[in-house]
Amino acid sequence: MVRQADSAGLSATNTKRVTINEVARDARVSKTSVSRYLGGARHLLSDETRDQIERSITKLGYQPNQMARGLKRGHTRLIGMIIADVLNPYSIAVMHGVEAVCQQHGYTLMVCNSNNDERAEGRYLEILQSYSVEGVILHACARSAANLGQIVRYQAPIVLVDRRLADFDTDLVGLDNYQSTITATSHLIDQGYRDLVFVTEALQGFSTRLEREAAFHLTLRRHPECAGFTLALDVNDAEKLDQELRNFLTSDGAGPKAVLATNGVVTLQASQSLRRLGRQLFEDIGLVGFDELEWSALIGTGITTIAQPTHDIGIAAMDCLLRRLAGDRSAPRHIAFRGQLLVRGSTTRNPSERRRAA
Amino acid sequence: MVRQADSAGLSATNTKRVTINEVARDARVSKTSVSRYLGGARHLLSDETRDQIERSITKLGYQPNQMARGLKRGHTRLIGMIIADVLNPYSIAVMHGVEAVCQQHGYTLMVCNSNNDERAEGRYLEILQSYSVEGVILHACARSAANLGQIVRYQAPIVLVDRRLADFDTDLVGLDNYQSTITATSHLIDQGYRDLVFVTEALQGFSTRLEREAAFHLTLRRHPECAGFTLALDVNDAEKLDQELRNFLTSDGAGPKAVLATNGVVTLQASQSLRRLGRQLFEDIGLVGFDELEWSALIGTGITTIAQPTHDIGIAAMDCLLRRLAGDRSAPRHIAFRGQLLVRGSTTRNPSERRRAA
DNA sequence: CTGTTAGCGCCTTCAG
DNA sequence: CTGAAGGCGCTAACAG
Repeated sequence: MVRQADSAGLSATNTKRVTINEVARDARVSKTSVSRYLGGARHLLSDETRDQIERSITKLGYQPNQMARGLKRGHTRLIGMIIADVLNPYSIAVMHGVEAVCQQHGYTLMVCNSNNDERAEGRYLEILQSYSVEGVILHACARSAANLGQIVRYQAPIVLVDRRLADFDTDLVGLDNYQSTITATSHLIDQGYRDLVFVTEALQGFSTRLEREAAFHLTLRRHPECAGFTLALDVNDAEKLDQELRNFLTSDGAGPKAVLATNGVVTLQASQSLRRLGRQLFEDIGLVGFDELEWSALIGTGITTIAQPTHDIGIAAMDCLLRRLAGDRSAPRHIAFRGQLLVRGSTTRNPSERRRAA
Repeated sequence: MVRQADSAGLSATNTKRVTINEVARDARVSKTSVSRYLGGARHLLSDETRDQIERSITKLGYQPNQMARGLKRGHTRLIGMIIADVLNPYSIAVMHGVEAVCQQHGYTLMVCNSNNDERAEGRYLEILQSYSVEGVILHACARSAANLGQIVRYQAPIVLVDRRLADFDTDLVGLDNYQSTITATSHLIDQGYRDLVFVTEALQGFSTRLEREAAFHLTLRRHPECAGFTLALDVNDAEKLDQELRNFLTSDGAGPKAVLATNGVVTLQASQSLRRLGRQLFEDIGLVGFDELEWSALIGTGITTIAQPTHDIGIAAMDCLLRRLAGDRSAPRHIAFRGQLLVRGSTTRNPSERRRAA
């Protein structure tokens, strides 16, 4: 049984990191040869030298110091990713895709969480730069590049995910918000819902939310038989949400009522609120939410969702980055994936159908 | 509107990173003075020099290169965290706690996802080391240090989270699995359930699963009126789970039946399976699951859970790490938090009570 | 108060 | 095929 604490105790004297010099000495060759061995120029070495170096390396447990390497070579095989909110499954799923590609290409992913704090975001951007990451995947919380300090003269290529950044046109990978929202809204209307509310977190200038909201109202305008409005909520104010939803439910309206939730977090909160209001999910109100989550099917009669290909979004983002790293200087690419409607009980008005959908 | 692609185009010639030398030249002082300015030894500088440096720095947009700094100083203010599965909300929640502390103390957190792959885990451990992280928080998927290569002579302190590692006694922060499981099992029995099944992912030697399973059977032994067994499942084999649960439900037994799910993933799968089997959640079967999740209350009549203080676990882990970084060489600490039982409809047998709990 | 000097660990010419 | 020398960007003695 080895004890970390003890071994740490030794470390001051004993465990000092072994360097290329020691390997060279142990193998009775020059640093250069060791470096060549490491750098994939082994064919330049005699068999004897190579074996000797190999032996010394494993014997001493040598590992090259990437800091020194990075300093010398100017690149680090490091990719940075800043996400606006780790607690949002969307971010995690995207990150998962990004990571897969990183691994495939020998990059290491460094993930930072800005917690929806612009200042933290800016700081992380700087930190990543100072660690010489080769590229950055950014799920931004800032809405304008102006708030991101030196981002404009950032050396490393940046790929935006999900949300765009005003005044800063880079590669962007996300959802086709117009198509997706139109699909969702039309679906509600097709199902016979007439009185719709678009529930979102405070718009705050986030491109994603704005686009979805715009598309919602656009669709409504094509359907004069329907009514609809936007409800922007404060994530931490459950009471207000309850209040608003209660009003909505008890108000006169154009007909059957439904909620369109702009992301997974909101979907969850709307569901919780409906529960608190004592509603049967989803008897007298429809619900469709952006973001497919593992529990979507299990709540009430099942929640109809717009699924984003999160994993693919991550892959595509990383793909953009790799191109830039390979020297691509062409105009920024904007990739928008289509959302996929998954119909469940929450938008099934006919009871017999509903049973089937659930 | 600035175009990243274009600015990248310039970068080859123009945007080359500005170094301390250029600042020094621009400010007409020596590197040393600039270094002192950066290193918080400003009081040693004349007002004039200080102002001059400050001006040059902002003018040139200088940012110290952490790689070089790290190389020189031997420390990097970098903490590494390896998590076994990003898709498990538990890991994310812990990471959230870790990150909060990191930020507080000026550390940057580098997160890697081993995806439950021992080899990836070992590789990441090496990579983190090669980037000279100062410490590592490890949610291990390997069960023995033997499979983790050079971990034994790792320089940086390692703090384990959730799961212990055979042959490697370090600081460990996790749940009191015995207490928690006993609480959960006793609760089921108190509620009148008599026929219990402990559902887990393949035990595979993970300390957490083993301990929970042991405590389950231990509790059962104290209650001869109850029966119980372990069901280890393959996460990807939904059919098998359905099959097993169907058998369980239709079998004769000691009385009312209930499931104890060993973590959030399993809880979800069990719920899905029950749904597929056409069961009303949770009329004729009880369920209590480890890990409180945001949707726990919303599924069926609400799922009773054992909540882990995930955020605090992260904080505590980071706390251990900070102590080690501060030079603490004492024996490894083992911190076990108590799980908290949150009772909901899934363990409420009396229909009227159930309504209230939901 | 300030500058000079010598590396941190590694890679990369440039000569053997 | 191999080694010596210089420098990446920065900090830390050591002298002024």
